Amino acid sequence: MKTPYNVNTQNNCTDCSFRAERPFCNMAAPAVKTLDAIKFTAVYPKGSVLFVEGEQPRGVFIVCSGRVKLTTSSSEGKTLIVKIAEAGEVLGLSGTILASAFEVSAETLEPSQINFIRREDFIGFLGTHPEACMHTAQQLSEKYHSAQREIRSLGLSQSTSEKLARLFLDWCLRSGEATPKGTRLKVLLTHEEIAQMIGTTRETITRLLSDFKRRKMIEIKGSSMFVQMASLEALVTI
Amino acid sequence: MKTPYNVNTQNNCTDCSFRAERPFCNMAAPAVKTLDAIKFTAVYPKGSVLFVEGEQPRGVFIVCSGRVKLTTSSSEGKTLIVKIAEAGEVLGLSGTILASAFEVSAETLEPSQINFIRREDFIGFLGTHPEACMHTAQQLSEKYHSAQREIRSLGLSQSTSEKLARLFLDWCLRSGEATPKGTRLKVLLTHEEIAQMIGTTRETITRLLSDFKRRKMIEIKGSSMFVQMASLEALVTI
DNA sequence: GAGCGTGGGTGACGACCGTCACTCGGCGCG
DNA sequence: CGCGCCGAGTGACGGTCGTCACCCACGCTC
Repeated sequence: MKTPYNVNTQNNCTDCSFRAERPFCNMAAPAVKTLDAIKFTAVYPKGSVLFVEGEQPRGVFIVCSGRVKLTTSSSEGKTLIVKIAEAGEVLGLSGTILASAFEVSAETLEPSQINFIRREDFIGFLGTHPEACMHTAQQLSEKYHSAQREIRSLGLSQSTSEKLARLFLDWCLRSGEATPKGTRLKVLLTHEEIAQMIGTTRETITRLLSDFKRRKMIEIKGSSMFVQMASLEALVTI
Repeated sequence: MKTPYNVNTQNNCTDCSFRAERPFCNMAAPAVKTLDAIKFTAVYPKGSVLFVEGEQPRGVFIVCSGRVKLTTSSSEGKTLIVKIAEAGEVLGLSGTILASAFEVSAETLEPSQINFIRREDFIGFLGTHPEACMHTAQQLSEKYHSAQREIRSLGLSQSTSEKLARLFLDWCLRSGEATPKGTRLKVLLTHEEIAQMIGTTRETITRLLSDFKRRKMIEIKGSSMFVQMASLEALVTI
């Protein structure tokens, strides 16, 4: 079924064709039925802000399709992209559970279907469905893991090129496609955004990319990037 | 009751005098009874290693008393202290839940009582006691929050002095004691360890501390530090 | 086609901080 | 007592990268 912004929407979770592959949503029928009863489905265009750092959580957001950028900003206006959330992830969990302010902001990077569940409904859901509670603990564990990796990368890297190399390697593992010319990645971010992912500046990214190109560690063709993973690994000391 | 290493031990959770103030342990009687049945209590001296980064989790560790240093290291030998865990925290949760390798190492900073629960027992416990599952989700949410703060600090700080200022302010909020001479902190870490907390070197910490002293932002008397929080806040741009 | 906004490329400069090397004081131990 | 170790303080030096400034290419609207 087609809707605004050209997104295939899944109107209810029970019939959702992706459910099996979504760790959080993949629950037994009764739980899914409850989920269906308490969720609000919406489709957002690119650039929509789901919530803002510091705001009191009204509930959780389940990313059904699309990608969502999670950021945190300094008062100086400098922005750090903490994570790009993909389909299947649940956003705003920790704030909702602890009833404490969101620690990041969330903005869609492309047209996305997002299910919203109000805080009271969600807490009740966890209380009545142990399965949902377990899945929530798993989601949180994964978020914690990825936060931990981010801390490692930010705190232990010797140089900016190392951080960039680690970012690319991470992308390769997550969504790379092996080809004879190296691992292929679709890069859908601007230099500015890449810079914000590793806490540096646009200029530095531009320079590092040409450096990597010159050293034949990467090759760029349109929005595709071919990565020689072995050469990048040599830059990483962790 | 006194035991080795001069630590007061709580031999069982049911009678534990601290239970009410420990978010995780504070459960209804039946759950606590189960907890008692599956836990193993031990008292470790300072410097004991509970687990090591990369290891497959055997279970979770509940800190009953003492402090535990959580670290991650690069292959170059550089170490980052991710967090100092205090009494009441549960360690190894995310790894145990996801059955994936520990992402940090844990080492006691002082004699500590630690309860261990084997993975199978813990997972079973979560399944049979919804309350325990909720408390686990809360623990994980808190860990995620603090990881998030760490990411902000590492990624958005303009300078090392800013990171150090933010670390001290964090300590003040957590355990500071207001006095006429400023907020008093007990500093039980070496310069080396402070450096590892913010991803810098010992020399830089030494220099920054004398700088802060010169600028009358802090004063050091033995193991006490008196902090002028307002002046440090001026260094922080976040 | 002109004008404008956005993303990318590049040079010059300088501060910050990591590295190395050395010193010093305190403490425990044989 | 002398020795060695550890934590701390300090100086010199050099590389990295953030900052500022400018230019260019492309795509959009009017």
